[in-house]
Amino acid sequence: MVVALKPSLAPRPLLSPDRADRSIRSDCERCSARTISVCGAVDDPDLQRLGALAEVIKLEPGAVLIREGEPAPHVFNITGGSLRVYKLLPDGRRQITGFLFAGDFLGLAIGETYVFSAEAMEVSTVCRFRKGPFRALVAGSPPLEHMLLHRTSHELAAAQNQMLLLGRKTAIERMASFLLDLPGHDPSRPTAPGHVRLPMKRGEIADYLGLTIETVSRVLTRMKVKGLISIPSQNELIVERPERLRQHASGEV
Amino acid sequence: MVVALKPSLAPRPLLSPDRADRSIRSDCERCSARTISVCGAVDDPDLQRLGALAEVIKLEPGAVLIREGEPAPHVFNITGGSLRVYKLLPDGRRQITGFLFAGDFLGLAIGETYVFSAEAMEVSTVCRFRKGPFRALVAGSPPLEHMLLHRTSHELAAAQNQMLLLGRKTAIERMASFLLDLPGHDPSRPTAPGHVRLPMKRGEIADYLGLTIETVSRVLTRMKVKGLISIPSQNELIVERPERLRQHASGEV
DNA sequence: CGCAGTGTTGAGACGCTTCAACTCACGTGG
DNA sequence: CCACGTGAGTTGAAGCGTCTCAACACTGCG
Repeated sequence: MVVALKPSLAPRPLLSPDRADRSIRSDCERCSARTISVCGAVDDPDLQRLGALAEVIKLEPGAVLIREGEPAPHVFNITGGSLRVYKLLPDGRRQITGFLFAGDFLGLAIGETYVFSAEAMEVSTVCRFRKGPFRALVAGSPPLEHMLLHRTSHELAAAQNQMLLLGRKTAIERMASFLLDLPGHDPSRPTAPGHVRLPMKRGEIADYLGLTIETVSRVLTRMKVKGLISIPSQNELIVERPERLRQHASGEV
Repeated sequence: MVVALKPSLAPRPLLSPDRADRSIRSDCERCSARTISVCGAVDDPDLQRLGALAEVIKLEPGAVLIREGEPAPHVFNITGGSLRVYKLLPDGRRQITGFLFAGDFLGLAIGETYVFSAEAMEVSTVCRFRKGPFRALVAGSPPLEHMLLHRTSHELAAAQNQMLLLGRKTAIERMASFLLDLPGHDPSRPTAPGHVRLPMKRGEIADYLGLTIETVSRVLTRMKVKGLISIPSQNELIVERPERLRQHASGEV
Protein backbone atom coordinates (compact mmCIF):
# COMPACT_ATOMS: atom_id res chain seq x y z
CA MET A 1 0.00 0.00 0.00
CA VAL A 2 1.39 3.34 -1.05
CA VAL A 3 0.95 6.23 1.30
CA ALA A 4 2.67 9.57 0.93
CA LEU A 5 2.70 11.81 3.93
CA LYS A 6 4.57 14.88 4.98
CA PRO A 7 4.10 14.61 8.73
CA SER A 8 5.51 17.07 11.18
CA LEU A 9 6.18 14.28 13.60
CA ALA A 10 9.41 13.48 15.32
CA PRO A 11 12.25 12.78 12.88
CA ARG A 12 12.28 9.36 11.36
CA PRO A 13 15.30 7.39 10.24
CA LEU A 14 16.52 8.65 6.90
CA LEU A 15 16.87 6.05 4.24
CA SER A 16 17.38 6.05 0.53
CA PRO A 17 15.16 8.61 -1.20
CA ASP A 18 14.29 6.13 -3.93
CA ARG A 19 11.96 3.14 -3.91
CA ALA A 20 8.94 5.40 -4.07
CA ASP A 21 6.78 2.34 -4.52
CA ARG A 22 6.88 1.55 -0.84
CA SER A 23 7.98 4.83 0.67
CA ILE A 24 6.41 7.17 3.14
CA ARG A 25 7.46 10.70 2.45
CA SER A 26 8.31 12.55 5.61
CA ASP A 27 9.24 16.17 5.38
CA CYS A 28 8.33 19.63 6.49
CA GLU A 29 9.47 22.04 3.85
CA ARG A 30 9.14 25.14 5.98
CA CYS A 31 10.60 23.63 9.13
CA SER A 32 13.38 21.38 7.96
CA ALA A 33 13.50 22.62 4.37
CA ARG A 34 14.14 19.16 2.93
CA THR A 35 12.16 16.37 1.47
CA ILE A 36 13.23 13.00 2.75
CA SER A 37 11.80 9.58 2.27
CA VAL A 38 11.43 6.81 4.76
CA CYS A 39 11.40 3.42 3.16
CA GLY A 40 11.09 -0.14 4.26
CA ALA A 41 9.12 -1.23 7.28
CA VAL A 42 6.85 1.48 8.65
CA ASP A 43 7.14 1.66 12.39
CA ASP A 44 4.21 3.97 13.02
CA PRO A 45 1.10 1.82 13.42
CA ASP A 46 -1.18 4.79 12.64
CA LEU A 47 0.42 5.27 9.25
CA GLN A 48 0.08 1.57 8.60
CA ARG A 49 -3.59 1.70 9.50
CA LEU A 50 -3.97 4.72 7.26
CA GLY A 51 -2.41 2.80 4.44
CA ALA A 52 -4.84 -0.06 5.01
CA LEU A 53 -7.73 2.35 4.45
CA ALA A 54 -6.43 3.66 1.17
CA GLU A 55 -7.42 2.88 -2.36
CA VAL A 56 -4.86 3.74 -5.02
CA ILE A 57 -6.02 5.67 -8.07
CA LYS A 58 -4.06 6.46 -11.16
CA LEU A 59 -4.89 9.65 -13.06
CA GLU A 60 -4.15 10.51 -16.68
CA PRO A 61 -3.30 14.12 -17.56
CA GLY A 62 -6.45 16.22 -17.42
CA ALA A 63 -8.41 13.65 -15.42
CA VAL A 64 -10.87 15.29 -13.03
CA LEU A 65 -10.46 14.01 -9.47
CA ILE A 66 -12.82 16.44 -7.74
CA ARG A 67 -15.61 18.61 -9.12
CA GLU A 68 -16.72 21.66 -7.16
CA GLY A 69 -20.23 21.37 -5.79
CA GLU A 70 -20.41 17.59 -5.88
CA PRO A 71 -20.82 15.46 -2.75
CA ALA A 72 -17.56 15.04 -0.88
CA PRO A 73 -17.25 11.46 0.36
CA HIS A 74 -13.46 11.22 0.05
CA VAL A 75 -10.18 12.57 1.28
CA PHE A 76 -7.12 12.21 -0.94
CA ASN A 77 -3.40 12.02 -0.54
CA ILE A 78 -1.21 12.53 -3.55
CA THR A 79 1.54 9.97 -4.00
CA GLY A 80 2.91 10.99 -7.37
CA GLY A 81 2.59 13.56 -10.14
CA SER A 82 0.87 16.91 -9.73
CA LEU A 83 -2.65 18.31 -9.59
CA ARG A 84 -4.22 21.70 -10.07
CA VAL A 85 -6.88 22.86 -7.62
CA TYR A 86 -9.20 25.61 -8.82
CA LYS A 87 -12.45 27.46 -8.46
CA LEU A 88 -14.66 28.69 -11.29
CA LEU A 89 -17.04 31.58 -11.79
CA PRO A 90 -20.24 30.86 -13.73
CA ASP A 91 -18.88 32.58 -16.86
CA GLY A 92 -15.81 30.38 -16.90
CA ARG A 93 -13.25 32.59 -15.21
CA ARG A 94 -10.92 30.29 -13.34
CA GLN A 95 -8.68 30.84 -10.36
CA ILE A 96 -6.20 28.10 -9.62
CA THR A 97 -5.73 28.17 -5.86
CA GLY A 98 -2.85 25.78 -5.75
CA PHE A 99 -0.70 23.17 -7.38
CA LEU A 100 -0.40 19.97 -5.36
CA PHE A 101 2.40 17.44 -5.43
CA ALA A 102 3.31 14.14 -3.82
CA GLY A 103 2.58 14.19 -0.09
CA ASP A 104 -0.16 16.82 -0.23
CA PHE A 105 -3.64 16.18 1.14
CA LEU A 106 -6.83 17.14 -0.59
CA GLY A 107 -10.44 17.41 0.50
CA LEU A 108 -9.86 17.85 4.21
CA ALA A 109 -12.24 20.80 4.49
CA ILE A 110 -15.40 19.98 6.33
CA GLY A 111 -18.59 20.14 4.37
CA GLU A 112 -21.14 18.16 2.41
CA THR A 113 -19.72 19.11 -0.95
CA TYR A 114 -16.34 19.97 -2.39
CA VAL A 115 -15.68 23.68 -2.60
CA PHE A 116 -13.12 23.41 -5.38
CA SER A 117 -12.21 21.22 -8.33
CA ALA A 118 -9.03 19.26 -8.85
CA GLU A 119 -7.47 17.80 -12.00
CA ALA A 120 -4.28 15.94 -12.77
CA MET A 121 -1.68 17.95 -14.69
CA GLU A 122 0.38 14.90 -15.58
CA VAL A 123 0.18 11.18 -14.92
CA SER A 124 -0.44 11.08 -11.19
CA THR A 125 -1.36 8.68 -8.46
CA VAL A 126 -3.45 9.41 -5.38
CA CYS A 127 -4.60 7.49 -2.34
CA ARG A 128 -8.30 7.77 -1.72
CA PHE A 129 -9.87 7.42 1.73
CA ARG A 130 -13.53 7.36 2.61
CA LYS A 131 -14.11 10.37 4.83
CA GLY A 132 -15.77 8.55 7.71
CA PRO A 133 -13.09 5.96 8.41
CA PHE A 134 -10.40 8.54 7.69
CA ARG A 135 -11.83 10.95 10.21
CA ALA A 136 -12.32 8.20 12.75
CA LEU A 137 -8.74 7.08 12.43
CA VAL A 138 -7.42 10.63 12.60
CA ALA A 139 -9.60 11.45 15.60
CA GLY A 140 -8.11 8.45 17.39
CA SER A 141 -4.54 9.36 16.53
CA PRO A 142 -3.24 12.63 18.01
CA PRO A 143 -0.02 12.47 15.95
CA LEU A 144 -2.02 12.20 12.73
CA GLU A 145 -4.34 15.00 13.73
CA HIS A 146 -1.37 17.10 14.73
CA MET A 147 0.27 16.45 11.38
CA LEU A 148 -2.85 17.50 9.52
CA LEU A 149 -3.14 20.68 11.58
CA HIS A 150 0.49 21.42 10.92
CA ARG A 151 0.11 20.95 7.17
CA THR A 152 -3.13 22.90 7.01
CA SER A 153 -1.51 25.78 8.89
CA HIS A 154 1.27 25.80 6.33
CA GLU A 155 -1.23 25.85 3.51
CA LEU A 156 -3.01 28.74 5.15
CA ALA A 157 0.24 30.69 5.39
CA ALA A 158 0.89 29.96 1.72
CA ALA A 159 -2.64 31.12 0.89
CA GLN A 160 -1.96 34.42 2.64
CA ASN A 161 1.17 34.89 0.58
CA GLN A 162 -0.89 34.24 -2.52
CA MET A 163 -3.43 36.83 -1.44
CA LEU A 164 -0.64 39.38 -1.18
CA LEU A 165 0.49 38.35 -4.63
CA LEU A 166 -2.96 38.52 -6.21
CA GLY A 167 -4.03 41.68 -4.48
CA ARG A 168 -0.95 43.83 -4.62
CA LYS A 169 1.80 42.58 -6.90
CA THR A 170 2.45 43.51 -10.53
CA ALA A 171 2.66 40.91 -13.29
CA ILE A 172 6.44 40.61 -13.16
CA GLU A 173 6.42 40.44 -9.36
CA ARG A 174 3.86 37.66 -9.48
CA MET A 175 5.88 35.66 -11.96
CA ALA A 176 9.08 36.14 -9.98
CA SER A 177 7.37 34.97 -6.79
CA PHE A 178 5.94 31.97 -8.58
CA LEU A 179 9.22 30.86 -10.09
CA LEU A 180 10.97 31.10 -6.73
CA ASP A 181 8.23 29.31 -4.78
CA LEU A 182 7.46 26.50 -7.15
CA PRO A 183 10.52 24.28 -6.59
CA GLY A 184 9.88 24.35 -2.83
CA HIS A 185 6.50 22.71 -3.33
CA ASP A 186 7.50 20.16 -5.91
CA PRO A 187 9.21 17.18 -4.28
CA SER A 188 9.88 15.42 -7.57
CA ARG A 189 13.41 14.25 -8.17
CA PRO A 190 15.92 16.82 -6.96
CA THR A 191 16.76 19.26 -9.72
CA ALA A 192 19.88 21.34 -10.21
CA PRO A 193 19.83 24.64 -8.33
CA GLY A 194 17.97 27.25 -10.33
CA HIS A 195 16.33 24.60 -12.42
CA VAL A 196 12.54 24.81 -12.33
CA ARG A 197 10.27 22.09 -13.63
CA LEU A 198 7.02 23.47 -15.10
CA PRO A 199 4.48 20.64 -15.25
CA MET A 200 1.73 23.19 -15.92
CA LYS A 201 0.88 25.03 -19.13
CA ARG A 202 0.99 28.82 -19.58
CA GLY A 203 -2.76 29.03 -19.14
CA GLU A 204 -2.50 27.38 -15.75
CA ILE A 205 0.26 29.69 -14.62
CA ALA A 206 -1.94 32.58 -15.75
CA ASP A 207 -4.95 31.34 -13.82
CA TYR A 208 -2.79 30.77 -10.76
CA LEU A 209 -1.31 34.27 -10.88
CA GLY A 210 -4.51 36.08 -11.80
CA LEU A 211 -3.18 37.07 -15.23
CA THR A 212 -3.84 36.11 -18.86
CA ILE A 213 -1.86 33.71 -20.99
CA GLU A 214 -0.57 36.61 -23.06
CA THR A 215 0.70 38.52 -20.05
CA VAL A 216 2.45 35.41 -18.74
CA SER A 217 4.14 34.97 -22.09
CA ARG A 218 5.16 38.63 -22.30
CA VAL A 219 6.54 38.65 -18.76
CA LEU A 220 8.58 35.51 -19.39
CA THR A 221 9.96 37.11 -22.54
CA ARG A 222 10.86 40.28 -20.65
CA MET A 223 12.62 38.21 -17.98
CA LYS A 224 14.50 36.28 -20.65
CA VAL A 225 15.60 39.49 -22.38
CA LYS A 226 16.77 40.91 -19.05
CA GLY A 227 18.83 37.77 -18.48
CA LEU A 228 16.94 36.82 -15.31
CA ILE A 229 15.93 33.44 -16.65
CA SER A 230 16.42 31.13 -19.60
CA ILE A 231 13.91 28.72 -21.05
CA PRO A 232 15.53 25.60 -22.50
CA SER A 233 12.12 24.04 -23.20
CA GLN A 234 8.44 24.81 -22.61
CA ASN A 235 8.36 22.66 -19.50
CA GLU A 236 11.53 23.74 -17.82
CA LEU A 237 13.14 26.99 -16.91
CA ILE A 238 16.42 28.09 -15.38
CA VAL A 239 16.72 30.95 -12.95
CA GLU A 240 19.91 32.74 -13.96
CA ARG A 241 19.77 35.60 -11.46
CA PRO A 242 18.02 34.35 -8.32
CA GLU A 243 18.91 37.43 -6.29
CA ARG A 244 17.47 39.83 -8.88
CA LEU A 245 14.40 37.63 -9.19
CA ARG A 246 14.01 37.70 -5.43
CA GLN A 247 14.08 41.48 -5.50
CA HIS A 248 11.33 41.51 -8.08
CA ALA A 249 9.30 39.01 -6.07
CA SER A 250 9.29 41.25 -3.02
CA GLY A 251 8.58 44.38 -5.05
CA GLU A 252 11.96 45.99 -4.48
CA VAL A 253 12.63 46.90 -8.11
CA MET B 1 -10.93 34.09 32.90
CA VAL B 2 -12.29 35.01 29.49
CA VAL B 3 -11.90 32.56 26.67
CA ALA B 4 -13.66 32.77 23.35
CA LEU B 5 -13.72 29.66 21.26
CA LYS B 6 -15.61 28.48 18.25
CA PRO B 7 -15.14 24.75 18.67
CA SER B 8 -16.58 22.18 16.36
CA LEU B 9 -17.23 19.89 19.27
CA ALA B 10 -20.47 18.26 20.24
CA PRO B 11 -23.27 20.77 20.90
CA ARG B 12 -23.26 22.42 24.28
CA PRO B 13 -26.23 23.66 26.24
CA LEU B 14 -27.39 26.98 24.90
CA LEU B 15 -27.70 29.70 27.48
CA SER B 16 -28.13 33.42 27.38
CA PRO B 17 -25.89 35.02 24.77
CA ASP B 18 -24.98 37.85 27.14
CA ARG B 19 -22.62 37.88 30.11
CA ALA B 20 -19.64 37.92 27.74
CA ASP B 21 -17.39 38.37 30.76
CA ARG B 22 -17.60 34.70 31.59
CA SER B 23 -18.75 33.17 28.36
CA ILE B 24 -17.25 30.61 26.06
CA ARG B 25 -18.36 31.16 22.52
CA SER B 26 -19.20 27.97 20.78
CA ASP B 27 -20.21 27.99 17.17
CA CYS B 28 -19.37 26.78 13.73
CA GLU B 29 -20.57 29.33 11.26
CA ARG B 30 -20.28 27.14 8.21
CA CYS B 31 -21.72 24.04 9.80
CA SER B 32 -24.48 25.22 12.07
CA ALA B 33 -24.63 28.75 10.68
CA ARG B 34 -25.22 30.36 14.07
CA THR B 35 -23.15 31.92 16.80
CA ILE B 36 -24.16 30.77 20.20
CA SER B 37 -22.71 31.44 23.59
CA VAL B 38 -22.32 29.05 26.44
CA CYS B 39 -22.21 30.77 29.79
CA GLY B 40 -21.92 29.79 33.40
CA ALA B 41 -20.06 26.72 34.53
CA VAL B 42 -17.77 25.28 31.88
CA ASP B 43 -18.02 21.54 31.78
CA ASP B 44 -15.12 20.83 29.47
CA PRO B 45 -12.00 20.54 31.59
CA ASP B 46 -9.75 21.24 28.56
CA LEU B 47 -11.38 24.58 27.97
CA GLN B 48 -11.01 25.38 31.64
CA ARG B 49 -7.33 24.51 31.53
CA LEU B 50 -6.99 26.64 28.41
CA GLY B 51 -8.57 29.51 30.27
CA ALA B 52 -6.11 29.07 33.10
CA LEU B 53 -3.25 29.55 30.64
CA ALA B 54 -4.60 32.78 29.22
CA GLU B 55 -3.62 36.34 29.86
CA VAL B 56 -6.23 38.95 28.94
CA ILE B 57 -5.10 41.93 26.88
CA LYS B 58 -7.11 44.99 25.98
CA LEU B 59 -6.33 46.74 22.71
CA GLU B 60 -7.13 50.33 21.75
CA PRO B 61 -8.03 51.05 18.11
CA GLY B 62 -4.90 50.87 15.97
CA ALA B 63 -2.90 49.00 18.58
CA VAL B 64 -0.43 46.57 17.02
CA LEU B 65 -0.78 43.07 18.42
CA ILE B 66 1.56 41.26 16.05
CA ARG B 67 4.28 42.59 13.79
CA GLU B 68 5.39 40.54 10.79
CA GLY B 69 8.92 39.21 11.10
CA GLU B 70 9.15 39.46 14.87
CA PRO B 71 9.61 36.41 17.11
CA ALA B 72 6.39 34.51 17.64
CA PRO B 73 6.14 33.40 21.27
CA HIS B 74 2.35 33.68 21.55
CA VAL B 75 -0.94 32.38 20.28
CA PHE B 76 -4.01 34.58 20.60
CA ASN B 77 -7.73 34.14 20.84
CA ILE B 78 -9.97 37.13 20.25
CA THR B 79 -12.70 37.63 22.82
CA GLY B 80 -14.10 40.96 21.67
CA GLY B 81 -13.84 43.63 19.00
CA SER B 82 -12.15 43.11 15.65
CA LEU B 83 -8.64 42.94 14.22
CA ARG B 84 -7.12 43.31 10.80
CA VAL B 85 -4.45 40.84 9.69
CA TYR B 86 -2.18 41.98 6.88
CA LYS B 87 1.05 41.57 5.00
CA LEU B 88 3.21 44.40 3.64
CA LEU B 89 5.56 44.81 0.71
CA PRO B 90 8.73 46.82 1.32
CA ASP B 91 7.34 49.85 -0.50
CA GLY B 92 4.29 49.97 1.73
CA ARG B 93 1.73 48.15 -0.38
CA ARG B 94 -0.56 46.34 2.00
CA GLN B 95 -2.78 43.29 1.60
CA ILE B 96 -5.22 42.64 4.39
CA THR B 97 -5.64 38.88 4.46
CA GLY B 98 -8.49 38.83 6.90
CA PHE B 99 -10.63 40.52 9.47
CA LEU B 100 -10.88 38.65 12.75
CA PHE B 101 -13.65 38.79 15.30
CA ALA B 102 -14.51 37.28 18.68
CA GLY B 103 -13.74 33.57 18.75
CA ASP B 104 -11.03 33.63 16.10
CA PHE B 105 -7.53 32.31 16.75
CA LEU B 106 -4.37 34.03 15.67
CA GLY B 107 -0.75 32.97 15.42
CA LEU B 108 -1.29 29.24 15.09
CA ALA B 109 1.04 28.88 12.15
CA ILE B 110 4.23 27.08 13.00
CA GLY B 111 7.43 29.07 12.73
CA GLU B 112 9.96 31.13 14.59
CA THR B 113 8.49 34.45 13.54
CA TYR B 114 5.09 35.84 12.66
CA VAL B 115 4.42 35.89 8.95
CA PHE B 116 1.82 38.66 9.14
CA SER B 117 0.90 41.67 11.23
CA ALA B 118 -2.27 42.24 13.23
CA GLU B 119 -3.83 45.41 14.59
CA ALA B 120 -7.02 46.23 16.45
CA MET B 121 -9.66 48.04 14.38
CA GLU B 122 -11.69 49.03 17.44
CA VAL B 123 -11.44 48.51 21.18
CA SER B 124 -10.78 44.81 21.42
CA THR B 125 -9.81 42.16 23.91
CA VAL B 126 -7.70 39.10 23.26
CA CYS B 127 -6.50 36.14 25.28
CA ARG B 128 -2.80 35.55 25.00
CA PHE B 129 -1.19 32.12 25.45
CA ARG B 130 2.46 31.28 25.48
CA LYS B 131 3.04 28.95 22.57
CA GLY B 132 4.77 26.17 24.51
CA PRO B 133 2.11 25.53 27.13
CA PHE B 134 -0.62 26.13 24.56
CA ARG B 135 0.81 23.53 22.23
CA ALA B 136 1.37 21.11 25.08
CA LEU B 137 -2.22 21.44 26.20
CA VAL B 138 -3.56 21.10 22.68
CA ALA B 139 -1.35 18.11 21.97
CA GLY B 140 -2.81 16.44 25.04
CA SER B 141 -6.40 17.21 24.13
CA PRO B 142 -7.69 15.61 20.93
CA PRO B 143 -10.94 17.62 21.03
CA LEU B 144 -8.98 20.88 21.15
CA GLU B 145 -6.67 19.81 18.38
CA HIS B 146 -9.66 18.69 16.35
CA MET B 147 -11.32 22.05 16.88
CA LEU B 148 -8.23 23.89 15.74
CA LEU B 149 -7.95 21.72 12.64
CA HIS B 150 -11.60 22.31 11.90
CA ARG B 151 -11.25 26.07 12.23
CA THR B 152 -8.03 26.20 10.25
CA SER B 153 -9.65 24.20 7.45
CA HIS B 154 -12.46 26.72 7.36
CA GLU B 155 -9.99 29.57 7.18
CA LEU B 156 -8.23 27.83 4.33
CA ALA B 157 -11.50 27.48 2.43
CA ALA B 158 -12.18 31.17 3.04
CA ALA B 159 -8.69 31.99 1.81
CA GLN B 160 -9.38 30.10 -1.43
CA ASN B 161 -12.54 32.12 -1.92
CA GLN B 162 -10.52 35.26 -1.39
CA MET B 163 -7.99 34.12 -3.99
CA LEU B 164 -10.81 33.74 -6.50
CA LEU B 165 -11.97 37.22 -5.57
CA LEU B 166 -8.53 38.82 -5.84
CA GLY B 167 -7.47 36.99 -8.96
CA ARG B 168 -10.59 37.01 -11.08
CA LYS B 169 -13.36 39.31 -9.88
CA THR B 170 -14.06 42.90 -10.91
CA ALA B 171 -14.27 45.74 -8.42
CA ILE B 172 -18.04 45.58 -8.08
CA GLU B 173 -17.99 41.80 -7.77
CA ARG B 174 -15.38 42.04 -5.02
CA MET B 175 -17.42 44.57 -3.09
CA ALA B 176 -20.60 42.55 -3.45
CA SER B 177 -18.83 39.41 -2.19
CA PHE B 178 -17.38 41.34 0.70
CA LEU B 179 -20.69 42.85 1.82
CA LEU B 180 -22.38 39.45 1.71
CA ASP B 181 -19.60 37.61 3.55
CA LEU B 182 -18.81 40.10 6.26
CA PRO B 183 -21.84 39.57 8.54
CA GLY B 184 -21.15 35.83 8.62
CA HIS B 185 -17.76 36.44 10.18
CA ASP B 186 -18.76 39.09 12.65
CA PRO B 187 -20.43 37.56 15.69
CA SER B 188 -21.11 40.91 17.35
CA ARG B 189 -24.64 41.58 18.53
CA PRO B 190 -27.15 40.21 16.07
CA THR B 191 -28.08 42.86 13.52
CA ALA B 192 -31.20 43.20 11.45
CA PRO B 193 -31.17 41.20 8.22
CA GLY B 194 -29.36 43.12 5.51
CA HIS B 195 -27.73 45.33 8.07
CA VAL B 196 -23.91 45.27 7.83
CA ARG B 197 -21.63 46.69 10.47
CA LEU B 198 -18.44 48.15 8.98
CA PRO B 199 -15.87 48.45 11.77
CA MET B 200 -13.17 49.05 9.17
CA LYS B 201 -12.36 52.18 7.20
CA ARG B 202 -12.52 52.48 3.40
CA GLY B 203 -8.76 52.08 3.16
CA GLU B 204 -8.97 48.76 4.95
CA ILE B 205 -11.74 47.52 2.70
CA ALA B 206 -9.59 48.56 -0.25
CA ASP B 207 -6.54 46.71 1.04
CA TYR B 208 -8.67 43.66 1.71
CA LEU B 209 -10.19 43.62 -1.77
CA GLY B 210 -7.01 44.50 -3.64
CA LEU B 211 -8.39 47.87 -4.74
CA THR B 212 -7.76 51.54 -3.93
CA ILE B 213 -9.73 53.75 -1.58
CA GLU B 214 -11.08 55.69 -4.54
CA THR B 215 -12.35 52.61 -6.31
CA VAL B 216 -14.05 51.38 -3.13
CA SER B 217 -15.77 54.73 -2.80
CA ARG B 218 -16.84 54.78 -6.44
CA VAL B 219 -18.20 51.24 -6.32
CA LEU B 220 -20.21 51.96 -3.18
CA THR B 221 -21.63 55.05 -4.86
CA ARG B 222 -22.54 53.05 -7.95
CA MET B 223 -24.25 50.42 -5.78
CA LYS B 224 -26.12 53.14 -3.93
CA VAL B 225 -27.29 54.75 -7.19
CA LYS B 226 -28.43 51.35 -8.46
CA GLY B 227 -30.44 50.87 -5.29
CA LEU B 228 -28.51 47.76 -4.26
CA ILE B 229 -27.49 49.24 -0.92
CA SER B 230 -27.98 52.27 1.28
CA ILE B 231 -25.44 53.83 3.61
CA PRO B 232 -27.02 55.38 6.70
CA SER B 233 -23.59 56.16 8.17
CA GLN B 234 -19.92 55.58 7.38
CA ASN B 235 -19.81 52.54 9.64
CA GLU B 236 -22.98 50.80 8.67
CA LEU B 237 -24.60 49.74 5.48
CA ILE B 238 -27.88 48.15 4.47
CA VAL B 239 -28.19 45.61 1.71
CA GLU B 240 -31.43 46.51 -0.08
CA ARG B 241 -31.28 43.92 -2.86
CA PRO B 242 -29.49 40.86 -1.50
CA GLU B 243 -30.40 38.71 -4.49
CA ARG B 244 -29.00 41.21 -7.02
CA LEU B 245 -25.91 41.64 -4.85
CA ARG B 246 -25.48 37.88 -4.81
CA GLN B 247 -25.60 37.81 -8.59
CA HIS B 248 -22.89 40.43 -8.74
CA ALA B 249 -20.81 38.53 -6.19
CA SER B 250 -20.78 35.40 -8.32
CA GLY B 251 -20.11 37.33 -11.52
CA GLU B 252 -23.51 36.65 -13.09
CA VAL B 253 -24.19 40.25 -14.13
C1' DC C 1 -13.89 78.78 13.79
C1' DG C 2 -10.29 76.18 12.15
C1' DC C 3 -8.15 71.96 11.69
C1' DA C 4 -7.36 67.11 10.78
C1' DG C 5 -8.92 62.89 9.34
C1' DT C 6 -11.91 60.57 6.26
C1' DG C 7 -14.55 60.03 2.27
C1' DT C 8 -16.11 61.49 -2.48
C1' DT C 9 -15.63 62.95 -7.15
C1' DG C 10 -13.30 64.13 -11.52
C1' DA C 11 -9.65 63.84 -15.29
C1' DG C 12 -5.88 61.72 -17.19
C1' DA C 13 -2.41 57.91 -17.10
C1' DC C 14 -1.11 53.26 -17.05
C1' DG C 15 -1.01 48.21 -16.90
C1' DC C 16 -3.21 44.50 -18.13
C1' DT C 17 -6.67 42.45 -21.16
C1' DT C 18 -8.73 41.56 -25.52
C1' DC C 19 -8.59 40.38 -30.11
C1' DA C 20 -6.06 38.88 -33.86
C1' DA C 21 -2.25 37.20 -36.50
C1' DC C 22 1.60 34.52 -36.57
C1' DT C 23 5.20 30.91 -35.16
C1' DC C 24 6.60 26.61 -33.46
C1' DA C 25 6.55 21.72 -32.14
C1' DC C 26 4.57 17.54 -32.85
C1' DG C 27 1.88 13.79 -34.79
C1' DT C 28 -0.70 11.73 -38.63
C1' DG C 29 -1.47 10.05 -43.00
C1' DG C 30 -1.08 10.34 -48.04
C1' DC D 1 9.29 12.58 -46.82
C1' DC D 2 6.48 16.25 -46.74
C1' DA D 3 1.70 18.34 -46.51
C1' DC D 4 -1.50 19.11 -43.15
C1' DG D 5 -3.78 19.86 -38.81
C1' DT D 6 -3.83 20.85 -34.07
C1' DG D 7 -2.64 22.75 -29.72
C1' DA D 8 0.47 25.73 -27.36
C1' DG D 9 3.03 29.78 -27.22
C1' DT D 10 4.43 34.43 -28.84
C1' DT D 11 3.87 39.02 -30.50
C1' DG D 12 1.42 43.29 -31.88
C1' DA D 13 -2.29 46.94 -31.60
C1' DA D 14 -6.20 48.74 -29.53
C1' DG D 15 -9.44 48.95 -25.56
C1' DC D 16 -10.83 49.13 -20.91
C1' DG D 17 -10.83 49.04 -15.92
C1' DT D 18 -8.51 50.51 -12.29
C1' DC D 19 -4.98 53.59 -10.46
C1' DT D 20 -2.94 58.10 -9.72
C1' DC D 21 -3.20 62.70 -8.76
C1' DA D 22 -5.82 66.48 -7.42
C1' DA D 23 -9.61 69.07 -5.71
C1' DC D 24 -13.47 69.21 -2.90
C1' DA D 25 -17.01 67.74 0.89
C1' DC D 26 -18.12 66.05 5.32
C1' DT D 27 -17.55 65.05 10.25
C1' DG D 28 -15.96 65.53 14.80
C1' DC D 29 -13.31 68.06 18.00
C1' DG D 30 -10.34 71.40 20.39
